[in-house]
Amino acid sequence: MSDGRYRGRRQAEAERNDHALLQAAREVLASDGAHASVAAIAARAGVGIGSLYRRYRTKEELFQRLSELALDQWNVAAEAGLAHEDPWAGLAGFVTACVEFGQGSLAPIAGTVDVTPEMWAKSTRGDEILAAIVARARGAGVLRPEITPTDVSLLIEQLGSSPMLDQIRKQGREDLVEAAVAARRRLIAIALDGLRAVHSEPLPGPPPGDHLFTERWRRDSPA
Amino acid sequence: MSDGRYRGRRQAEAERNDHALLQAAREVLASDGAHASVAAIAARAGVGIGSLYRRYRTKEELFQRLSELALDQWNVAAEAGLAHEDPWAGLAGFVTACVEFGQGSLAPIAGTVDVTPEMWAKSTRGDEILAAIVARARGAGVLRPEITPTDVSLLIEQLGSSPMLDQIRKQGREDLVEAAVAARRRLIAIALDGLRAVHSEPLPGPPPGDHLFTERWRRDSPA
DNA sequence: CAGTTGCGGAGCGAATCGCTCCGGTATAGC
DNA sequence: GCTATACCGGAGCGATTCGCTCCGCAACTG
Repeated sequence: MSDGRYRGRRQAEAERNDHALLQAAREVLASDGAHASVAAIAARAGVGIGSLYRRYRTKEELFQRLSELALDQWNVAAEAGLAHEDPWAGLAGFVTACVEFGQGSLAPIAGTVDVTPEMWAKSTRGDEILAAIVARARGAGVLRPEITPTDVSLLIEQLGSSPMLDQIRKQGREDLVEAAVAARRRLIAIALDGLRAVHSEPLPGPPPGDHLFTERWRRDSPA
Repeated sequence: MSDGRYRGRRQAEAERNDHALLQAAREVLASDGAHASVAAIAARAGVGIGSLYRRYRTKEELFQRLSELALDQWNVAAEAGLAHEDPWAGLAGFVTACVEFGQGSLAPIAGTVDVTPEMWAKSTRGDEILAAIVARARGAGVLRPEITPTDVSLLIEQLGSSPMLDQIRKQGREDLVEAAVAARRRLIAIALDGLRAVHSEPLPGPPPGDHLFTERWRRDSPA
């Protein structure tokens, strides 16, 4: 986290604040949607607005940084999933990780942040790894054959945004958060079981086209 | 839909507008969240702001009416599910119906509308029917035994809010809506398969307590 | 044509927005 | 302990958006 930006007398505090800001932004975005205000983010992080604007020149810059970090997390989880010796555990672990570290909280700002070539490359790389994970699980016969990588992406997105969790946080019921996370873990497990190759009835309709997922997150190639 | 409120010379137009307003409110709430503005709702419905305020005295009154209608839809779907001769098809049909008619779009305003005693009664009735549906499916051996009615409620809520669909609508890509609905249907089918009694591994953790669902939708009994 | 009823939207005061700017505070070196 | 400095918090700016009111107009009936 120490990227050398802070070299002053209160470096530790600055970096702690930066970290708090990013996490607060995720939470506020999840509960307030795209209209999340910088004041709300700063307040949730427990820092002043001034500190936010010292680190990020605009609100959009903060959101862009958030997107970039999310892409990194996605890719790290994907690499780990592919590296796992058990094909099914690798896929399940990847899905669970993506859902739980709040990937879905960025849905409200998808399509509003400028996509840098670097982000584009990371995104493409992530897609490739996911495709490999899915292909491996299918090849091992543990994944229902009609499941596509896009199905998995959409499933992660769907599970990632948790209206339950958002609402609990908005009401300030921190005492319920743990139970809500546990409850969602059950839903994740249910959905993952639905992906397994033990079912007889085919899924309805043809697989969704890639554009469903792609076109919304990346408006245009920055090429 | 003719409830006698309009007896004037342009009754038909008024009732058509009312219907359009309710549907528009659902869509705008889904994409803008709790901050959805009356102007946006009126614009989406294709009517003037004045018409909205002639029908509903305040924004909250509109949202309350929306909640009441949602409860009715929920209960109708539940009755139908319980009446179905096949226990599994009844449960699956209920879940699918609730997800697809946009139950989830109300998540952003949950906990902000005043709960009338009438709504409270309807809500309780709906819970009872759902419990009966779940009990019947479990008794028939077609539902994994550890699934509770609260699991089903949370699953409906989770699937009902579709970040994918919301984003597509926000971007005005009406051409993608149909594909998105079809893609979500696949996710519903996957989740439903995960509920079936054909699995070996138990779900993680204990079942979620009822309060997880109940306490957020109904702040306090209006007793 | 006269009478009635619902329609659309300009515009009100209040609230909130993103963002700037600066006085204050904590810390490292002496 | 003192000074210099790097970072902090939040009052407040102009602009925007909010929920809502009000009224001139259009559409329909008899």
